[in-house]
Amino acid sequence: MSCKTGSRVAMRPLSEEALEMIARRFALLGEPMRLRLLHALFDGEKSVTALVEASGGTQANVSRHLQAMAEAGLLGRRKQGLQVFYSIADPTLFQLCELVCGSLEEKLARDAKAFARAG
Amino acid sequence: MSCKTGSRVAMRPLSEEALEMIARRFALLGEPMRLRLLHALFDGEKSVTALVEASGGTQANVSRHLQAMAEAGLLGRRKQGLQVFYSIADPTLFQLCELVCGSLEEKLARDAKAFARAG
DNA sequence: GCACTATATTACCTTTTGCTTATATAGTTT
DNA sequence: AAACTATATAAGCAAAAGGTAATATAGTGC
Repeated sequence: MSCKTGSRVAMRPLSEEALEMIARRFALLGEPMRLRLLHALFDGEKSVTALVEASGGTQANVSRHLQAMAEAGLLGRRKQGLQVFYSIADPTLFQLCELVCGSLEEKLARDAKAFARAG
Repeated sequence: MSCKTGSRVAMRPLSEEALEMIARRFALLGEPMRLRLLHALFDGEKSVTALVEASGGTQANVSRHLQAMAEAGLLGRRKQGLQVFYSIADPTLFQLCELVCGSLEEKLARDAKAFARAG
């Protein structure tokens, strides 16, 4: 079960359940609209209405995505009067996005270089 | 375009294209079978046949998944005679899996604790 | 060239998923 | 209670994605 504690994920036999949990988490990050919402939340909690405006999505769709991420523990939910405020609940989200973003940048730079060489 | 260089992804206006690239990368990690293949590759490059055995998938399916990940730059491909060897090409994959795995562990621990308190 | 092996590709089916429209719920204000 | 606002939920649809079976390609050895 344990795969943190400084040791390599590589070495551990991952159970089918663990694999599905990990996959589900990655899959949640695998849609542009949800990334847009997360990105909008990176500078602090926001109401659903604010997120609808920030993302350009419909109210129903945004609400659904927010709920899905909240259920997975990615987002926190705070109800205040009529409004519901969502916020980043899992700090690893920042690191995950940094990692992927950085990796993509490097790849793009490499590709551009290769293109220049080839041309 | 730049979102690495030590600075927060949070602050940058991400273009629609960038968002889709990031989403695509996460989505690739969002399927158990692909995670199984990656996990099998964590201890070094393997032939397609070896990966078919390790993952329990069919040859056609495994081949497709491997190609998808290779095209995205996650995997490297080396052809040697009849065999094709795939390997981890993006070292951030290790860190990504560590991060998610660790985060899930913490969440599970918290949930278990809350359950104990509730019961 | 022919048989054989390893990998890739195609066609097809099924399930999943994201989106939209319409409606319901919950909370506020008067 | 009635009108209003913010959010959630439901039903239905269209597109995407994963899986399988069958076939094609490419490399090897006889």
